[in-house]
Amino acid sequence: MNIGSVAKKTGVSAKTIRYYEEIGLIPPALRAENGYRHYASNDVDTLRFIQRARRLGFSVKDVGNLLALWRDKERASADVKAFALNHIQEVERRIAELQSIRASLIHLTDRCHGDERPDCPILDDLAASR
Amino acid sequence: MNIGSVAKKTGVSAKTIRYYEEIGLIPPALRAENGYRHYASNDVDTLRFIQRARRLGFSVKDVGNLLALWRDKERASADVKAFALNHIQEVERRIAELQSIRASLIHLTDRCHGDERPDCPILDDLAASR
DNA sequence: TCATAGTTTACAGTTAACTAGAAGGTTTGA
DNA sequence: TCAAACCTTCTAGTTAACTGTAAACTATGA
Repeated sequence: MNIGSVAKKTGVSAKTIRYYEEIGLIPPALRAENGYRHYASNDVDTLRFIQRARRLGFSVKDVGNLLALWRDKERASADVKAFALNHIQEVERRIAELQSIRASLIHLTDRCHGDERPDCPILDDLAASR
Repeated sequence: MNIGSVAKKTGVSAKTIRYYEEIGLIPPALRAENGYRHYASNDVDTLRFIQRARRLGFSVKDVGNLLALWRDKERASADVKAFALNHIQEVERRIAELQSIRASLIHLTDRCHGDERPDCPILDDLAASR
């Protein structure tokens, strides 16, 4: 399978597949006689794995660790779970921060008339000396 | 007031103040005879305004728009409110996305024993063909 | 007086994760 | 046969918002 077919099958662009190879996220592909990379179906599996993990918000570095866990048939499921739970916590931290931002903004907007008059507590508060 | 004092008062580093000037977020500072930038208290106000808006997740570009609204004494408060509400929606979109990611991850981790055995649905699902 | 600290400009680097473009070789199908 | 669609490598650019570094000038205080 050439890189283009793999790209189609996995939703990861050829450009990105080469990039993943370059940074060592996936091992160098085997080459055909013409120099083209060629791939087997387990390479497709790997790239799908990567794609899913990326969509779940894991960084490329995280994905590298997940791949290592995936490939290691001996590791305890507890290791994998710990990793995922950690990531959940990270996601929850981000949610909490955004929610606090949201609360502040709602507080501000609630107090603004939102009519043709110019006075507006949103800007007043942003400008407040404390 | 020199740039260093302003940096201390506002929590915006001297480097960043110069950067804001360079990108046109704030107007070029007046210069003393020695070439040093010097600032008045309303410059401090402006930088505090910027700092607060940045902390509320507004992009630097957004902050530019907010500053324009702030400076325009004629604009309707409705304009400001609309802008803020828009940003709230954006924040809510990001929260929703993170929550969906969180739900998927929790679903995965719930089904993993998390013990010394190697089998783990987290990785199985990431690897699943569909 | 001189060390230390503050300021200036200009240019380059950082981070993450790609993406674009150029120049060239290979394959496929009409 | 020849155009198009692939593939290759290499280099550089993108985005956002700064941050670092160097070389040089200025100010402050003991």
